[in-house]
Amino acid sequence: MATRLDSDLDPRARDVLREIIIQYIDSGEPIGSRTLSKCGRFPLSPASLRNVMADLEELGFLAQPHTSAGRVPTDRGYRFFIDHLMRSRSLTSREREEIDEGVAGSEIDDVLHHASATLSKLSDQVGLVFMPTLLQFAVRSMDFISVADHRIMVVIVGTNGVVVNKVIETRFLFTRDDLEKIGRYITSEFASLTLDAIRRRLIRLTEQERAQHDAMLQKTIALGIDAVNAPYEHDLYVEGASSILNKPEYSDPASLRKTFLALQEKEKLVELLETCLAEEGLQILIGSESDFTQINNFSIVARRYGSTSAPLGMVGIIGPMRMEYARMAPLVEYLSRALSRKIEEQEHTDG
Amino acid sequence: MATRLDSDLDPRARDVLREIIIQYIDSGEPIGSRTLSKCGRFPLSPASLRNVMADLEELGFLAQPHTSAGRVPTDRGYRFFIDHLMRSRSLTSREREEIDEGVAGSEIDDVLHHASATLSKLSDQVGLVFMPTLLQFAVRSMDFISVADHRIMVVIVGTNGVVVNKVIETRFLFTRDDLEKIGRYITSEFASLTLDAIRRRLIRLTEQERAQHDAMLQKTIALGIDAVNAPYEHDLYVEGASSILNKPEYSDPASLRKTFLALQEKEKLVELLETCLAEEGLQILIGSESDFTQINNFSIVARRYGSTSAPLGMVGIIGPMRMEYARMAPLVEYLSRALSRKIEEQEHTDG
DNA sequence: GCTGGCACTCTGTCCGCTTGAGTGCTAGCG
DNA sequence: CGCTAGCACTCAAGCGGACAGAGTGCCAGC
Repeated sequence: MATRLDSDLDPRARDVLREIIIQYIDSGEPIGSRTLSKCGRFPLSPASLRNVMADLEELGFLAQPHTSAGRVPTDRGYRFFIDHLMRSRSLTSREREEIDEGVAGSEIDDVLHHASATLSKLSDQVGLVFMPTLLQFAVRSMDFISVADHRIMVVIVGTNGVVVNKVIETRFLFTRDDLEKIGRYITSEFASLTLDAIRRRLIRLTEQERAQHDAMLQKTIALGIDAVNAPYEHDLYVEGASSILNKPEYSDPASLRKTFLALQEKEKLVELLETCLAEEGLQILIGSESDFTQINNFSIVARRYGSTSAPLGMVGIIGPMRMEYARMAPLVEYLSRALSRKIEEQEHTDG
Repeated sequence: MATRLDSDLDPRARDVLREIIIQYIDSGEPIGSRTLSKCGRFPLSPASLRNVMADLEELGFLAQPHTSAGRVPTDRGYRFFIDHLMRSRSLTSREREEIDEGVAGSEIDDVLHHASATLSKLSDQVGLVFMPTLLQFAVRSMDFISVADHRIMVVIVGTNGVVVNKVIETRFLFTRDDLEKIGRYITSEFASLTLDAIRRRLIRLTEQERAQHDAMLQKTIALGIDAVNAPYEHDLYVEGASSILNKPEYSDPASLRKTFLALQEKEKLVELLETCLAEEGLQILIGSESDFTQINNFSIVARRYGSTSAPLGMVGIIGPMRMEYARMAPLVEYLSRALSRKIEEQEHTDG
C-alpha cells in the first residue's frame, strides 16, 4: 500500500477514521463497527471494520469509553482529522450575510461585540473576540476632557481607528483652555508615535522643563505621563455562554459548573490568546494541546484579525472538543477577514 | 385572641409561618410537622402543628408540592414574611468593608460594574446594576473629538458626574478647531440643560441660521442635533450568572437553561427596573408579583441609587424565590446607599 | 484478506419492592 | 375547648434483579 508523506495510514483506514469522526461529531455517541458498516460507505462487514478500528485505536486516534462501547476520537484523532481529512464546508449565503451585517457599525467596540455575538449565534458555540491593550499602537490624536476637578478623561485615537478612553486622576487643576492646548500640543508633537515612545519622549522633556521652569510645560508633561500610564485594559468579549447548556457533554451539573467558571477566568484565556497572536493563519487548539484547553476539554478555533502589517487581536470560538470543525473553520476565517477588511477601510478613510 | 391590624393571624400561627419559611429558605426542602416539632421552638406535638399548618395552607401562605410532602411557602407566604415577620440581619463588618471597597474608583462605569460584581459575590445571587439613559439629565459639558473623517466622538459630562461617550457619523467635515469651538459654544450656551431641552433649543436655532446663512452655525446645529439624538444606551450589568448553578431549584438542565436565557433577555429586565425607578425605598418583588418574575419564579430585591433629588438607577439582586431576604435586604440597602453617597461626593467635588 | 459466528462484557432501563416521611382524620384526655 | 396519640393512607425515592441492546475480540473457514 502506498503511504502518504503526511501520515502512515492506508487510505481505507483514513476513510474509516474520517467517517467515525464525522459521525461522532454529529451524534456525540461512540461509534461501533455495526453502525459504521450499515452507513453504506464501506463495502465491509462489521468484523473487518473492527480490525481497522483496532488498528486506529493502537495508533492513538481512537479510544473506547469502556470495554463494550464504540469508539470515540482522541485529541490526536481530531488533530489528524483537521490536518489531513477534513473538508471545510463552504458558508451559506445566509451565514455570509449575517457576518457582514455583524461587522457593520462605526464604533470599534460595538463592532467587536457584535462580531462575537454573531459568531456565537452562527456557531452555536461560545464566541470570543479579543483586543489586547496595544501599547505599541500608533497614536493619531490625544485629547483631554474635564470631567471634574482633578478628574480628566483621556481620549486616544489610534491610526488604526481604535479609540480608547479612560478617566484619570490628576494632581493639577486644568482649565478647558489648558486641556485644549495640551491636547493640540501632544497630538501635533507626538502623532504617529506609540504610547511607549510618547512616554519616553515625555520623560526626556522633563529635563527641559526643569531648565525652563515652564509651568505650562510641567502640567503638560504631568498630564501626558498620567495619560500614557493609565491602565488601558484589553477587551475580551466572551459571548453566548448559554450555548454550552445544549451540549450533551455538559449535561451533568458538575461539569457544567466547571465549564462556566472556566469561561469566567478571563486571565487564562487572555494569556492563551496573546500567545496565539503571533501566528498568522487559522489556529485550532484541541484539548491537551494547551493547558487551558486541556483541563476543560475545550477546543478553540481562532484567527488573527486586523491589517496584516499590524494585527489587532484574535477572534474565534471555544467549545467542547466535539465540534463541527469543518463548519467552524470557515466561519472564523470569514469573520476574521471581514473584520480585518472593516478595519483597513476605517484606516483608509482617515484624514 | 388579639389580632393585629396588619394581619388576621394569631401569634402562634405567625411564629409557625416564620419558622417554616426560615427553615425552608435554609434547607430548600419542604418542611413537615415532625421536623418543625423537633426543632424545639414550639411546645407542641406534630399533630397540633399540622392543624396550624393546614390553616396556613388554607390562607394561601403555604402549599404542598404533593400530597405527602411537607409545606413550602407560596408567593403570598413570602410576601407576608417580608412585610411582617422578617428580622433583617445586620451586615458583618466584612460585608460593609467589601461593599465600600467595591464602590471605590473614579469612573462611574467601573464603579457600577464593580458594584454589581460585589453584590453578586456577597449575596451569591445574580447582581444587577441598572443605569437608564438619562435623557433628562443636566449637561455640564459637551465635547467633540474627531475619530476619522465624518466620525466624531461625542463626550457628554453630566452635572451628576456621569460621562457618556458615543461615536457618531456626521454629514459635514470638521477640523479640530471647529470641534473645539462647537464644544465651547454648546457647553457655554446650554450647560445645565437636559439633552431634551438642548435638542429643542437647537431646533429653534435652525430658523435663526436660515436667516443668517451662517455656515459655522449650521455645522454647529447639525453636529449638536446628531449628538443629542445619538442612541445612548442604558447600561445594565448582570453579574454572577454562574451563581445560579449552585441553587438546587435549578439543578435540572431544562430549568437551568430557561433561567439563563431569561437573564439574557435584558429588555424585559430593563422594562421592569424602569418601572421600579419610581419608588423610593427598598423594593422586593416576589414571583407572581410581576410578569418577568412570575414566568421565571424569580424574586428581585432592589433599591434606587443616586441623589434623592435625582435618582440615577437601580441596584439589586435577582434570584430564586427561595432566598435569604433577611440578608439580601440590608445588603442591597447598604450598597445602594454607598453608591448614592459616592455619587453625591462626585457632584460636590465638581467645579 | 475478508467474513460469519460465537462467547463475553458492559450499560441503561424497566419493574417491583421496601422504606420513610408526611398527611388527614378521629377518638380520647385534661 | 384545645392538645395529643394513634391509625390508615399516599407518595417519592432508593435498591436490586432481570433483561435487552450494542459492542468487542477472537477464531475458523472461505
